[in-house]
Amino acid sequence: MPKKNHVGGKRPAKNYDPSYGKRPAKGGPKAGSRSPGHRGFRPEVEDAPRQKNRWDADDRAARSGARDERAPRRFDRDDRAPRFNRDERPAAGRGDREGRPARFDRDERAPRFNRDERPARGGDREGRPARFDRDDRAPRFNRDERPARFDRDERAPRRFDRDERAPRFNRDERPARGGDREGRPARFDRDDRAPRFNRDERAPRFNRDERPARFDRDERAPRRFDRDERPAAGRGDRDGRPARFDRDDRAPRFNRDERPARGGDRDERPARFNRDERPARPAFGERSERPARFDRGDRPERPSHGDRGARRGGYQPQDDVVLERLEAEAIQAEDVEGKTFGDLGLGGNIVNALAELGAAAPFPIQAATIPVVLEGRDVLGRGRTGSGKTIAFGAPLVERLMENGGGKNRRPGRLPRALILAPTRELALQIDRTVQPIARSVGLFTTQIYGGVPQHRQVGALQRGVDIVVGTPGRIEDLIEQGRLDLSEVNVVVLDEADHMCDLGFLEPVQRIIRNTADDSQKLLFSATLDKGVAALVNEFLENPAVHEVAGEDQASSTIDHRVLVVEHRDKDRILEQLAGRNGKTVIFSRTRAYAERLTEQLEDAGVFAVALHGDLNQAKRTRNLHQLTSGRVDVLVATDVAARGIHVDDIDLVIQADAPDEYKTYTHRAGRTGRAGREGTVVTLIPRSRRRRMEELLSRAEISAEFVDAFPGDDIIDEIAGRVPTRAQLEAKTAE
DNA sequence: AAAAAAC
Repeated sequence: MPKKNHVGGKRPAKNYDPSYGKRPAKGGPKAGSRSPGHRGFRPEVEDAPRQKNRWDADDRAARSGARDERAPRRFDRDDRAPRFNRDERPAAGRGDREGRPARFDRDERAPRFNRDERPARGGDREGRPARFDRDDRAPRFNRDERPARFDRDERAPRRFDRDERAPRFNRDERPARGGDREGRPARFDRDDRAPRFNRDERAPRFNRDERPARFDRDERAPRRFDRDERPAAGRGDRDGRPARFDRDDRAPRFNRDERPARGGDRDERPARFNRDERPARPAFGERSERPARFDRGDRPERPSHGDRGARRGGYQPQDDVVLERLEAEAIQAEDVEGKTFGDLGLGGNIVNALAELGAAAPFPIQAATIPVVLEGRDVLGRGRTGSGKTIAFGAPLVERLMENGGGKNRRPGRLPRALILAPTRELALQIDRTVQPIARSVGLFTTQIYGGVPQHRQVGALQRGVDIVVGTPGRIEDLIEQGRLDLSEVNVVVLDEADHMCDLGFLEPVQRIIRNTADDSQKLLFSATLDKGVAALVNEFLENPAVHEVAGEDQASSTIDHRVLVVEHRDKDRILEQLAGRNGKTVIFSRTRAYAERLTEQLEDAGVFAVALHGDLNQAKRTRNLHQLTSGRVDVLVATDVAARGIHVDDIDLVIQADAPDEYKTYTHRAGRTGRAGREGTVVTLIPRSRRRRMEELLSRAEISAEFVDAFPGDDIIDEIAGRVPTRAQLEAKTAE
C-alpha cells in the first residue's frame, strides 16, 4: 500500500505522514530494510529536490509505474477496483470475501459482452453465431440500457455490493466509457484485466458462488426485469425489506441448521392451524366418491363447450354428476353485467388494487368463481384463454388469507399460507405480477419460487416471512427437501394450467408438493382446457369441488380467426419470413427448441427482428427476450410450447404455428396467446400436405373450424393473413412486375 | 417425441 501510494502519489510526504513518518522514525530492522532500500528513504531524501528531480529524472520510471496504476484508474475502472481490492482484502478479512474475486469477474464480463456485441452492431452480424446476434439485437434497441443493466443487476443482488460500492461508480461511468472505448482504452483494458485477474480468480469463483459465471448473469438479469416490470411490486418487496435483502440472505444460511427444528414444529402447527381455521371444510369421507365421479366422466373424448351449453343435462350419465353441477354453476355473461368485485365479496383494498391492474369490473369466470372460492370450497374453473383466470383465483385467495389471518400474519418468519403452482417460470412470474399488488394492498407478501436463478433470495424472502408463494414445481420441491420451505400452513393451493400440471413429469412432483400442504387445504384448479386429466389430483385432494365455466365459450363467440396454410416444405422458410415480416406483435411456435433457435436466426437474416424463448436459454435470456416482446422492442417471438400456456402479452394479433401441434389442447393454448380479453387475433398454422388429415381431426377436437389454403411464397393470402394492406412496397412491386 | 420443471 504505502509503496504504491508513494509512487503513484508522487506527492509530498504530507500525504503519507502516517506511514512514512513512522517508518523512518521506527528505524527498526523491518522498516529500515524496506523503506531505505527502496522507496522508503528515497521519498524523504528526495522530498526536497523531489518534485523537480522526479519530474525530470524519475519521470519515466515513476510515470511508468504510475501509469500502471493510474492508467487503470482513468481507463480502467475495472482494473482499479481489482487492484485496490487486492490490497484491501487482506485487511477486510478474506474469510468472508473469498467471494469477492467474483466482482472482478463481473467487471470483466461486461467488457466481454460489449466486445462481442459491438462487432455485431458493426453490421457483421452474419459472421457471428446466431446467439450472439440475438444478444446484439437487444443492444440495438437498448444499447444504452443493457450494459448498465447487466452491471447493476449483477452487483445489486450481491451482498458484496456494499463493499463494492466503488465498483458501482464504475458502472455508472462505464456506459460513458463504452462510448469512448473505440477510441482507446478498450484494448488497453482488455489486455490488462481479463487475462490476469480473470484467470486467477475465476477458478476460485466457481467454488465460492457455486455457480459458473453464466449462472450469475442469469440471476441478475431476472432481477433487473423484475424491477422494470414490477415497479410497484418490485418495490413492494423492498419497501419493507430492501437493503436487508442481502443481509437477510446470509442469515438464512446460518438458520439452515435451525430449521430442522422447525420441521419438528411442522407437524404440530399445520394440524392446529388447519383444524382451527377451517372447521367448515367438508369431511374427508366424501372424497373417494366425488373424485370417482369426476373420473368417470367430465370430458370422455372430446366433449365440446358448444354441446355442453346447447344441451344442459344432456350429458352422459357418468358425466351428469359433475356436469350437472357444472351447468348449475355455469355463469352467463349477462349475469355479470352490473356486478362489481365488491358485490362478489372482495374488500375495498382488493377492489382498488384490481382497478389499478385494469380490472374495473369482473369478467364472467371471475364472477363465477370468486364467491365460491370465498366460501372455502374446492373449485375447478374453466375459462377460455385470456378470460381472466388469474384474478379469478388470485383476488379471492388474498381475501381468504385476510379473513383467516389477523395481525399475527405479519410476524417475521411466518409460514406461507397460500401456494400457487404454474408449469413455467414465466407464467409463475406473470401470476405474481398480478397477485402481488393485490396481496400488497392488504399488507400481505408474495414471493416467487422458481428455478434457473439462485435460491438465496428466495430463501431469504421465505425466512423474512411471506404469505403467498408463487412458483414452479421443481424449485419448490427442492426447497422443501432442503428444509427451507415449509408448506404445512398452506391452506389454499392453486394449480394454474391444472390439466397440464397433471401431465407426465408434472403430476408426481405436484402431488408430492400438495401433500406437504395442510390436509384440508382448499384446492383451486384452473385451466382453459380443464378436463378429466386432472382426475388424479381431484381424486386425491379435492372434496366436493365446485365446477365452474362460462357459458357460450365456443368458436362462434371467439374473436380468433383460424387459418391453415398447406405449404411445400421447401417454401416454409420464405413463407414464415413473409408472415413474420409484418407490423404488429407476432408469436411463432415451433415444436423443438432447436427449430425455434434456427428460425430466430433465419428471421434475423431476413431482416426481421426476432427473439427466441425456449428451455435451452438461460433464465436471464428467457426473461429478457419475453420482455423484449412485451415492451415492444421486438415484434416477433419464436417460442416452443414453453410460451404456449398462460403467457399474456398485450396486443399479439398473430400467432404462427411453424409446426402444427400434436394435441388439440396445445393448439387451443397457443392460439390463446392472441384474441385475449375479447380482442381480435389470427392464428395461422403451416402444415405439409401430408398432414392435412391429421390437422383436420385436431381442429375438430379443438372445436375449431379453419380454412385450409395452399400457399406459396409471395401469395397474397399470406400478406392478407399478416394483415398487410396492399400499399407501399407491395404495390410498387406489383407495379414493377 | 418434445417440452417443461432443480441443481
